[in-house]
Amino acid sequence: MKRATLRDIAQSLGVTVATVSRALKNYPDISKATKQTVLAAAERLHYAPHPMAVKLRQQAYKVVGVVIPDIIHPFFSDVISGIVDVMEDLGYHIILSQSNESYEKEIRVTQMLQATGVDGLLVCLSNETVDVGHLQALQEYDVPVVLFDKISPLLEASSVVTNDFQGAYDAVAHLLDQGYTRVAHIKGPPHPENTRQRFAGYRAALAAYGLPYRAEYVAECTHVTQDEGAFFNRQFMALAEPPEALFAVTDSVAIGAITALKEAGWRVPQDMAVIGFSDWAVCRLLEPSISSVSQPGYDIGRRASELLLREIRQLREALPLEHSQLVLDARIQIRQSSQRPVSV
Amino acid sequence: MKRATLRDIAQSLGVTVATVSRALKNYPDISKATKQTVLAAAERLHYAPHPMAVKLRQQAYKVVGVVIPDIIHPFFSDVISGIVDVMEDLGYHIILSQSNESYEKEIRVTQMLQATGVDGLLVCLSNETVDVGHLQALQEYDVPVVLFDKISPLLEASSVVTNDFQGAYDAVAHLLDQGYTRVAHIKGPPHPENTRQRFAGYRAALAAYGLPYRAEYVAECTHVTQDEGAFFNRQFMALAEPPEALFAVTDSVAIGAITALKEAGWRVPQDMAVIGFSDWAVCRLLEPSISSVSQPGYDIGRRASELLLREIRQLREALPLEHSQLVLDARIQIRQSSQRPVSV
DNA sequence: TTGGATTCCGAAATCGATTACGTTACCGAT
DNA sequence: ATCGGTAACGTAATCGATTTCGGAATCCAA
Repeated sequence: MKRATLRDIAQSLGVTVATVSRALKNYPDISKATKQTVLAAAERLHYAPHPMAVKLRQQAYKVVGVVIPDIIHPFFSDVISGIVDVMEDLGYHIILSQSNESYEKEIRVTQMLQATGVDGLLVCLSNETVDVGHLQALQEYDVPVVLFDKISPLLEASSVVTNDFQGAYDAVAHLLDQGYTRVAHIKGPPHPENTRQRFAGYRAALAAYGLPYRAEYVAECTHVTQDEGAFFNRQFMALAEPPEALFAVTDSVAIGAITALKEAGWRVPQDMAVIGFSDWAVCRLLEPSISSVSQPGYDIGRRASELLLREIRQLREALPLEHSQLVLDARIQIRQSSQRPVSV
Repeated sequence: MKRATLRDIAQSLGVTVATVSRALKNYPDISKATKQTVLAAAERLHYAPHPMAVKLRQQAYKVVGVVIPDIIHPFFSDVISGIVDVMEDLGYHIILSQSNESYEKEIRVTQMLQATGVDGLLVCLSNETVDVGHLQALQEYDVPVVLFDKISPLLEASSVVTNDFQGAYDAVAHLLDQGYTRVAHIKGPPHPENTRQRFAGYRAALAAYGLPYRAEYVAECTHVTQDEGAFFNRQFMALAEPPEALFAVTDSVAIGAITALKEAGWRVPQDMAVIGFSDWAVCRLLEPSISSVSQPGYDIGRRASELLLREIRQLREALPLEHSQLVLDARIQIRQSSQRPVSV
């Protein structure tokens, strides 16, 4: 069965496509009578406007691209869910791509999305990404870009992030408040702004509590995996004066660190307190339950979508583009793994 | 900055758009000289074909729609990842929608996808869905549909599913092999084919081992949540002769069931053995680690995509449509929660 | 010099919908 | 009778790329 077109309706009624089009779109200069017959014919033929023809004519696609490092990540699932919920309500569609944390792939998929024709782009940069020329190219062709989670100061664009600094500060302060003085940190790779912020929050908390920064208590992982968490925590545990508490840059690193502790017969939190970042669902289920810093993934998706839609609208109405930098609060979720036993 | 069009190139060279188009697409009847100048001009102006114009002309959109109940589900993340990997390689894009397990929303999003113009649809039905008229409508307009995971026998279409029957059978057989005789089952809602199959596998295993089916050992949940798992397991635990082992329709139900056991001071697996279904990542991390049946989510996504692409191709070449029903093996992952202690 | 075959490119239709502009017919007013 | 006005619809351009058809120019052979 073929799709019905305006011409099909027009021919079946002996009018022109222009009349049909105007009747369907409620133009004032069409008589009530013909409007009725056109509507009836459209109904009868199951007419639906051909999307590509409309998009070509209007130069508006109602499609936004989403680029994330990795779909199989609970945090990004939350973000995507927020994006979809906002966009679907306004009739926008989502095209999903993943960069697999590769700078090259990120360039490839953004170019593909540009070629495909999107009204805008929501991007979470890969860990490898430093240069943002591929995104500036989009902007030059009037395709707005909104960054979220992993952003870059090099790109003039709206962005939505968690307050990683404050979250990290709160997490470390929570440890220090309980009297711990030797607090270690397993940090992420140096490029993404958010892991830098978490590291900065760690240092700021130490400083605020008058504690020295000790380089031997800081390790830097590259792939941010459980294995790395276990590996680096074993190094901490082997120190002459091992740390009493650990702030891990992500939950997977925290879980790996706890695995290493358990294997060596250390108890959590008695022998080492641990707090992670992201607040995955597993944190509540594990034993001990893992303290973590929750990121508002769903809200990040929603807010980023709203910013993007605003810029798309501004662009269409030839208004000046307004960029916004949103920073959403992170909240520490205190559970067993970071609670110092009361008696000493 | 405006996008460059064929006309821009043509005017800058004093030729017509037809020549430019043919030069760019390597038609044989264009001289080497003009081909060179055209290619150079295209490069210089950063020409990229206008996607909507091409799609309108060719009536092929290189976009497929994906409809799933819930994006925030590790299994679906795996599936999506598989879909994206296959589709991206062939230049296809994914439009993602979620039905939130609502029949109404499923209809809405499929109609939106049809209106948007997709070459095909990959659908996992919602738990509520019984009637499939909205998908048949797509097929009538030559938009192929491939079902995965939650399928319906009412729709004549290709499908890819896990072998839920065999997975369930293996799980229960694994329990029975260890000498358990009182094995309970918390089943899912009655509509989706896969939870029916899991129930059927449970019954078949009982029958194969010469054990009676006891209705008091079977409960049916509606939302398939942890809470329901806990709730129904408490009912089992309160029986005069409580079951020794439990096969839960999903991991979340299994986790809920274990929570109920722990709260009541029962030990797992000593007082009740538990095995789930889906093999979430958490199963390995929990204590005790949870046995489960792994579903090949990534492969399901890949295979479903390949089937859909085949049907799109067959449709374009006016070949007869061939449907395939793929059933991928499920493997039981035996961990602590289902291992009967050796001594009695 | 002429016929035919090639080579290379332009003209124009097409995909389907939208819309600026023009046209017809009919109205009442002068 | 002529004019202005308006309701209602048709004409045709447009969005950008593709493709069929055909035409001009060139070349070779007779």
